[in-house]
Amino acid sequence: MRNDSDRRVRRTRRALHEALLALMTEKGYDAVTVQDIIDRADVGRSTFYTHFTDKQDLMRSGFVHLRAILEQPHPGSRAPELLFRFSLEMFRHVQGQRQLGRALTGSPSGAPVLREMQHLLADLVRNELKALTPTAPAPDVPTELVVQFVVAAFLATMAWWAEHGSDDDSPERADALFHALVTPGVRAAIALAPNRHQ
Amino acid sequence: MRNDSDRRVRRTRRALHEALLALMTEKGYDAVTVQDIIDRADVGRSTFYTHFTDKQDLMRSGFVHLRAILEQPHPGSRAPELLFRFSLEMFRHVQGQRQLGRALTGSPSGAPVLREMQHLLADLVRNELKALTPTAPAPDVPTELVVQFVVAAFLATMAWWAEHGSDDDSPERADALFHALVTPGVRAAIALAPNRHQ
Amino acid sequence: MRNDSDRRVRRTRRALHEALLALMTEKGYDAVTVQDIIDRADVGRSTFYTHFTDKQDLMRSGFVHLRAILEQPHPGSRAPELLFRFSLEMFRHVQGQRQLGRALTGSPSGAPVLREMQHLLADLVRNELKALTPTAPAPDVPTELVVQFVVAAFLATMAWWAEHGSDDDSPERADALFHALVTPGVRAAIALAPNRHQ
Amino acid sequence: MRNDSDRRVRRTRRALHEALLALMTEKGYDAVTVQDIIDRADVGRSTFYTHFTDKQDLMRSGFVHLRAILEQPHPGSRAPELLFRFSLEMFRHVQGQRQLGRALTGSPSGAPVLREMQHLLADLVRNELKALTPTAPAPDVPTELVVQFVVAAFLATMAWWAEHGSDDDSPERADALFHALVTPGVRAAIALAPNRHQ
DNA sequence: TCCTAAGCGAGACGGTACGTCTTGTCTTCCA
DNA sequence: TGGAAGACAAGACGTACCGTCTCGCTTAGGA
Repeated sequence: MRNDSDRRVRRTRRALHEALLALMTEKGYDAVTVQDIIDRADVGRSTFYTHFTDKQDLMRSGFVHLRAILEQPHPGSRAPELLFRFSLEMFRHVQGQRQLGRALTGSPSGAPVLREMQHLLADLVRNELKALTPTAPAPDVPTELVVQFVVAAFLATMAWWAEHGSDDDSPERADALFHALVTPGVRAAIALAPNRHQ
Repeated sequence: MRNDSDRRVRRTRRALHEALLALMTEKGYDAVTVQDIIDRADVGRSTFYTHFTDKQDLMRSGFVHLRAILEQPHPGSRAPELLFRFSLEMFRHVQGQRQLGRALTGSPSGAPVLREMQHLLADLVRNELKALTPTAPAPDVPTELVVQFVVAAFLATMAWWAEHGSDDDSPERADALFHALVTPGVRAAIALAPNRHQ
Repeated sequence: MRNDSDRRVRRTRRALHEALLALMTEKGYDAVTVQDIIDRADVGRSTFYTHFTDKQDLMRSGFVHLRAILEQPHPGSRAPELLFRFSLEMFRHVQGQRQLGRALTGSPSGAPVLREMQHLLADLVRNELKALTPTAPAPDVPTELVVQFVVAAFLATMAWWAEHGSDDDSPERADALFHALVTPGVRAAIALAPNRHQ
Repeated sequence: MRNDSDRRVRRTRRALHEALLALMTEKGYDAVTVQDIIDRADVGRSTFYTHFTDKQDLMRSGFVHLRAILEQPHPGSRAPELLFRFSLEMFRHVQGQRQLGRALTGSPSGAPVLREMQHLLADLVRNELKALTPTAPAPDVPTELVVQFVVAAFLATMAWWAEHGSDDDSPERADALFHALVTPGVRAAIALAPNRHQ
């Protein structure tokens, strides 16, 4: 029964996640109703509420995979000359989903989703900065502000890329642009010498 | 009749704006219902819909004043050594409204409002950048991306200020932090020599 | 000034009456809104409410003419051999207004208008019956019931005529049908000998 | 599930019907709002609109029972000496509901309800008359007119009974009055010999 | 093989907010 | 000074979703 349950449950949850993704791409997050989702997933209303308390709950739970991917430490990530390496991975992840990206950033409707991503990324950046300056005295620029600045800059770049970037723009270029904009300010703020390799 | 109508109409619209502001501060934008607004403003339901199509319409129309203030050209704003001077004015404007700021940035509920502000600021920044580099060839970093980067950084700073800043943090300090983070990246992107005065 | 005022007032009231009549013909009584009426009559909203308390009030006041016409005693109306002579006049009055008749009787929407007509006719019939049997003891069939019966039968005939009657059906024929149906019952009820002339 | 659904649904619909009846008795049909009904029936707004499109729809659906009762053929109803036997049953049905009757007939507000009853009864009378004169040539008095006449006379009698009748007036007496008024005219119209038993 | 408990679909239900509509009142302008 | 214009409060309408709930059907593990 356990196995059975697990299998069925997994199937159902997966169907719901996929339905939400597809619908978000079509109409944006806000416009999707629970009824839409369960119709698309061919699932009963009560089943939905058995697994998730909310549309938001369903959406959030879709980020665990992404979080898992991003949170495993990258080799060499501690090297101060390579800040914020999560970004390249993110751009690659997003590349195949331009349409979804546009749906999310093109209207305020996607805000709850972006919010979630913001939290996820803020955790990442915060850890990275703490690792960089473990013993440093409180810098002139509060760390938390730097964190929010980096995340906001990243999301802005991603939104711009989804919206305006041409199809042949590589994730690598988006990543380079993001770093070009963000790194000087961060280095200045946390008083790191500029790295000649970057 | 003109005068009469105008006066009454102005009174009504103003009451609605104030009601929305107060309610947004209390519960956040999304949680405010049209019924809440008209109860608070002591106005009939149909009256609301005579003046505005929507809660969103009401909210948007509240930005015209702010836009008017920010759009009048600042003396010396063309001097390249002083980029993005709108920010100080904004921080001062926001200073008395920390609570509202927190309500807007503290939950995804404020997204539509921030979105509006983003549009407003993007216009400002875009014009400023165009004025700076009128004849320059297309830079390595697309101008629109720079615009979005600056606006995102500003909003992040504002959010951080509303949330974490202590009350004795002056608008001037917030402004200095914003410029410290954002200017180096922008200068690098548009290939301006760093200005020794800043 | 008196005359002037009077003239304007008369003009306004008349315009309102005509507007109501036209609109009733087009959409039926209920579907007509006060806004419709004042738009059609080209009159301000407050003007309407200056003259009439209500749409119903306006409608009712349109019956005074009809009442005046019907209430003047017909020569020979006291002759028992000619009951309910109002009907012929009514059918003639209605003849040119088949369309209006259909609008009124074709849907429940016309009820308030028919109601008004019912009251008017009931007064007429009641008087006639009282004149017929001034000193008679209470008959087996209560007089008020006979009154309502006659009026209902008349309105039913009128509705049928408006709806089904062909255009060449004369008011005289409608009148004859009405009397054929109604007279025998009434005579039986009030114990009058059938009259050989009818 | 069928049973379950059916049971709940039946309960809900029944509660709505009863609420409407009670409220109509109290305030008349028109004055009753949907909100009144659902408050009284302790039912959600959407539930109401799941089952009925309208207040009118709810009202109409309340007639199916009555129609069912009246439409089952009465033994001997084909005997020409006993016309319009539906009436006695109707008067009996109405007897316990004087108050409701008064609410319906006392103001134009009840018109939609009476209209519905009129349609129902017209069907009944039409069938009866057709059965009586299946092969007869078109009579002098159009059948449809006779139908409307009979129904109008019945409703007038019912209204009079509800309004003026004393409580000890039996349904039988009302029925006798109705037949006394209506039968002579109908017999004359369709050229039936008067029946000595009636 | 049957039993039983969980997962599930179906969808009724109470509730809340929406944007629309009409009413009757009120206030001011203008001729 | 009275009619015109029309803003306004009030509140009902029918629609759209929400999150809760009750009910039987299905299905596979353990008896």
